[in-house]
Amino acid sequence: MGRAGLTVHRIVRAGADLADEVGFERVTASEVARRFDVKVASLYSHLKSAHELNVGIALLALEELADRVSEALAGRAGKDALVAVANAYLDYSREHPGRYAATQFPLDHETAIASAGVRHSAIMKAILRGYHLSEVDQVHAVRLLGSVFHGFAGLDASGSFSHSAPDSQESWVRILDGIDTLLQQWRQ
Amino acid sequence: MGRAGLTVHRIVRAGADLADEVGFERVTASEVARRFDVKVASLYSHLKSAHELNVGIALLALEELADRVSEALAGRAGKDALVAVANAYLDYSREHPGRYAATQFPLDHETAIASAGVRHSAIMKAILRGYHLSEVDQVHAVRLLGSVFHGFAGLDASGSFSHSAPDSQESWVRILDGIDTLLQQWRQ
DNA sequence: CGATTTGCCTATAGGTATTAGGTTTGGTTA
DNA sequence: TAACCAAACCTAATACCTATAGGCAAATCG
Repeated sequence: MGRAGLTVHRIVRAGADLADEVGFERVTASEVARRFDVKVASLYSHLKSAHELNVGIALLALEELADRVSEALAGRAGKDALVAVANAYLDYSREHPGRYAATQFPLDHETAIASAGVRHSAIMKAILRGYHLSEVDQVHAVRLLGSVFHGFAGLDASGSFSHSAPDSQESWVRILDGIDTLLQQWRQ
Repeated sequence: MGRAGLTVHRIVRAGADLADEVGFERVTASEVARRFDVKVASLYSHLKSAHELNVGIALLALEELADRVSEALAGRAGKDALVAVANAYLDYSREHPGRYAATQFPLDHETAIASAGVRHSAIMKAILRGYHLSEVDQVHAVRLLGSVFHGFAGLDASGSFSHSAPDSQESWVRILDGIDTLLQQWRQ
């Protein structure tokens, strides 16, 4: 019988697809192997552990998300940039719930700083360029943006918004309006 | 040999303690059984499944958190209430990371509406009483507060803030200041 | 074309979840 | 007090999942 043509990249991509289908926490090396019609042990020639599979999915998702978000940012500034980036985050979390969940997988320090997480910070700072904040206020504002994007996406995904009117999308627009005016007046 | 005196409540509490020690995702019925010096199967006389253990921990955490938060709210209004409640959330997430993680465990609709989640919404609305918002704006504002509290706690817990100055606590104060002024001016 | 590397397999060992059915224990009642 | 019964706990068995060790075969290279 022929070979399946496994590579780390293909395995991780299959894992990411699986995550979007069944949820990140239910991704299992066994199931990924099954999808390649291959025995589990074969995966371990390419991966050191199941943990490494999770890390790989997390890194892939961070990259993809950074790509999307920087494309959304390109050529925009001020509120326009804020809204475009915010929507890029939210859209990704809705289209790829498993991948998005993976972005929160805890990475050890060195892996984290080598990841696309750095690009994400840079993007946040780029948004803030339009609001003329001091250095230290930029840090606070980046943390605010991270909290709001991440927090809203998480509650949206867990369905916390789905059983009360109005539609969550309406709140999202309203919240981004609010954050925009807040950033404009950040230094009192 | 004597009996361990298992009850659903004691099992769930032990699971919650375990979650705080090793992380919610690593809570296992086997380990809980081990801590009672009892065989795993014995737990299944009290629990229908391991899933039910997770749900139990989530409900316990939601209750505890609601207790804390409503105590923090008592006798306060306006920004004072906002800050007290926000700190109650963040403090709980820091003191009980496993329990806090459990609060995000997805519950089916009927379980959710029977849970303390309802109390949490009520508390959020109570905070907003000091800001005189319209009905629909209250919903948006509740979602904003949820996103910020939840998002900040999540990023704080995952260590996203721990490797850049200044201290996350400083950002937290600054963010709550900002949310307060934003709520004051919410209706333009 | 033969040698070697690489890819995938079988076999094995240990952990968790869950169910079925048996035994002990401790309170209750005759 | 003796017998009983229900609850509490156990043994045993099945089915996955992670992980490691060692083997055969296919692709590749000299």
